[in-house]
Amino acid sequence: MSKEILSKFGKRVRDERVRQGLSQEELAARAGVHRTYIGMIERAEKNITLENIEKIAIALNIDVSDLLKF
Amino acid sequence: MSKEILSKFGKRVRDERVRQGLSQEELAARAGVHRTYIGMIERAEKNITLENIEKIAIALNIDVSDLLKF
DNA sequence: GTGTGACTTCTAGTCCGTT
DNA sequence: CAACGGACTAGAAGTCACA
Repeated sequence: MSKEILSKFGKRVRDERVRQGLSQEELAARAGVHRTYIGMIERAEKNITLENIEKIAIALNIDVSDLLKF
Repeated sequence: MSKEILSKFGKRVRDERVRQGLSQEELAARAGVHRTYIGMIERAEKNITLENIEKIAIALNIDVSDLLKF
């Protein structure tokens, strides 16, 4: 199984987060997920669920659809 | 937590599947998942993960990003 | 051809730390 | 501030029999 999409998503999240000057902790707090989880997503270590994709998208102020454009 | 996004996603999948004249079984076979699983997704009973979103998107011949536009 | 309930297995996701 | 680890719990993945 190719985890290509998880890597792309992780990079996208990291890029956006950094661009907005947020720490992983801050983004986690905004999204309502655990601190370490954001790191795992950015490193493509977890297969994120749709609800959490939405949480992160909202926390980053981006459309879910846009967050999945790579 | 609102599962709104799961419902929207489910409807989107069903609409596309029907539009292409596919049965749940056919789509499941194409996507490489179980028959009943497609039904559960369409009924928003599962919080689908990104890898499976991609599988279904590919099976429907649609960009992941487009599949999440509602 | 699809919906449901009842499963079992596996991993998403949390929480505690340390480097 | 981020990576990483271990241990843990919630819930997704995946299958089946039957309506």
